[in-house]
Amino acid sequence: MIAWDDLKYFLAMAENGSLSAAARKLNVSQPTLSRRLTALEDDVGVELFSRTRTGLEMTALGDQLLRHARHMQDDVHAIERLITGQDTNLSGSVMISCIESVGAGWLVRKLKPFRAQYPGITVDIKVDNAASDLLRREADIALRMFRPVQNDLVAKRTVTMNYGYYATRDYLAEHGAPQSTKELKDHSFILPHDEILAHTKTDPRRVYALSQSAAFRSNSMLALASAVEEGIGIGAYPCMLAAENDNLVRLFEGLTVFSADIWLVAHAELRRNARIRAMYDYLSDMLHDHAAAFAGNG
Amino acid sequence: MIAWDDLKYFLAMAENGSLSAAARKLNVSQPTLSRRLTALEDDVGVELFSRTRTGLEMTALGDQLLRHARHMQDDVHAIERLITGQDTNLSGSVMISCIESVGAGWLVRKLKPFRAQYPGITVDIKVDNAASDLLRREADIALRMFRPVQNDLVAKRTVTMNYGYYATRDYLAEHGAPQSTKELKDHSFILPHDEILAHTKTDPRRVYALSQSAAFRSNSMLALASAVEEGIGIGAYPCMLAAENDNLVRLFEGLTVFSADIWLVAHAELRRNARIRAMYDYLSDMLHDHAAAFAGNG
DNA sequence: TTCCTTCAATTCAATTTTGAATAGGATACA
DNA sequence: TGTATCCTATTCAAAATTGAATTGAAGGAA
Repeated sequence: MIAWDDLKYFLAMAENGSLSAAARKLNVSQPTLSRRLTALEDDVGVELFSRTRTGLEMTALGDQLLRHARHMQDDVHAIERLITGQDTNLSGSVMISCIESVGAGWLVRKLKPFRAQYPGITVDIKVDNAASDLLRREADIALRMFRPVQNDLVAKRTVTMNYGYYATRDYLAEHGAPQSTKELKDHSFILPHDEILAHTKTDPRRVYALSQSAAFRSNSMLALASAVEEGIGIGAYPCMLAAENDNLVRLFEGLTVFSADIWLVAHAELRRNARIRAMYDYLSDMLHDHAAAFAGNG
Repeated sequence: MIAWDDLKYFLAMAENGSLSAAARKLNVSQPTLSRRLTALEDDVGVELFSRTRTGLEMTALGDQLLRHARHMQDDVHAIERLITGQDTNLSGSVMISCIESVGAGWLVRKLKPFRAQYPGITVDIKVDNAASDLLRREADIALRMFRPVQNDLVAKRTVTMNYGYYATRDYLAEHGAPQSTKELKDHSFILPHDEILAHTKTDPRRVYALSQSAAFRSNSMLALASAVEEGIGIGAYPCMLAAENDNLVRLFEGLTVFSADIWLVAHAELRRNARIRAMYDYLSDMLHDHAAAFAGNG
């Protein structure tokens, strides 16, 4: 009879490529995994991985097992969501997955009232450009620039985040302020990566045109902010971030370069979880209150 | 982090109604299950069963978990089938699930050549009127009186099993032989249970009419055979069994009371398993060779 | 009632499983 | 070529898990 735990371990080995890596992930020792793998292989009577000096290499049968092991893990995740959904306790933690522009700083500052209201709740902000999988419980709540497609998620469109053209006062003093967008080609242009632009409501041809004129790019809003602040050039930058930086001046009388809707997303099953519910409602209200800042006309 | 083994245990508890019963099924001790349940409940933070003096009673959350645990078990069964399918070894065991009329005696005798050809294979005959679930690997091969509806199964219609009217020579000498079926009402009539008749190709109205006139019934073909042999009356009985009993005389010149097709069923995935394949092929050939006996005109 | 069986929980000794340390080999890089 | 880093397998003592035996309590049958 197969030990289900061994299948859990097997899955981790398959997904991490080596006993050592899987052991680190699972918080068990590498010898344990080595032995559990041997035990599982004894049970099924076939080798599942060939051990190499660089890690593990899956066999054909292992590959077939993997499909079922993943399937089992989905059920375990569903169970975990079920349990979290039951939790009506206002202490514990809530993990928020969000893009760096929001998560790295801005959101932290805006969460101060929440912290005061719910001192028992640990807030865990996971800044990720690759969206965490809420179904796998990689996060409880997500702020996304796109509508999630998965079922079992509740999603609400909140604010519209506009990007404007910004430069520092020093830069404009030195290089002169462009009077129209036509003059932009005479300046260094600072732009987020295409992967970020792709989630904005921008004509792809416009994205291409903008990309062509970029002098500095990053997927990190912090890096872009630094670039603008260091006077490297004129940047396309989220208005709500620029609003909190006195050094930045908006150009062209509030012209919007591009914009993206911010979606607030959570598990349907987690609605009944008090912590997550509290955070969800707080974020919803808070974002609504800052709609003007996001739009860039605050 | 949830231990997957605990979910396996949880499932067994749910399906067996008590720690003790589940422990017997799983070949572990009852204290172990008691502790594993406590550990799982600690993990999820909620009570899954209320312990009563008569066993376990599921809580609402336990009921929801159960769905996922069953789902996981399906995957484990799929894995087990995968592994068994890989097995090209001509030693080991094959379990055949079949109705009592075939399994209790007749099939055993017909398997002698198979035993001689494959001495390494243990044959395991599981006589069950409630059909074993092949997908759950309760058996490897099944002989059924109906076409299986599940996917992932291969099914082949083999022989047609006819039932005739039979009585012992002694009975006929004492009570006289009826000359037509109209005279049957003057005799005690021996009949299988409706659950067996329901799988035959008989007009339901005819089943009802037959049932009305029954004097002795059983779901056990052995019991029916005894009833006929003891001279209790005239019985509706499978021809291929009667053919091997010299005491029984067929009435009405081979009139068929009712008939049923015999289906040979196995897992699609088990086709590549040498043992199961060998047994499947043997049964198919053997049944074909005995078609006349099943039809009652051998 | 009394007896019998069944249940879950507890105790404690025996077993099993675990991880830290280590060995030994392969690879990448300087 | 040497060094550092990665891997898996092995050893052995410590820790965790297990089962046999037992307790106590409840239901069913006589």
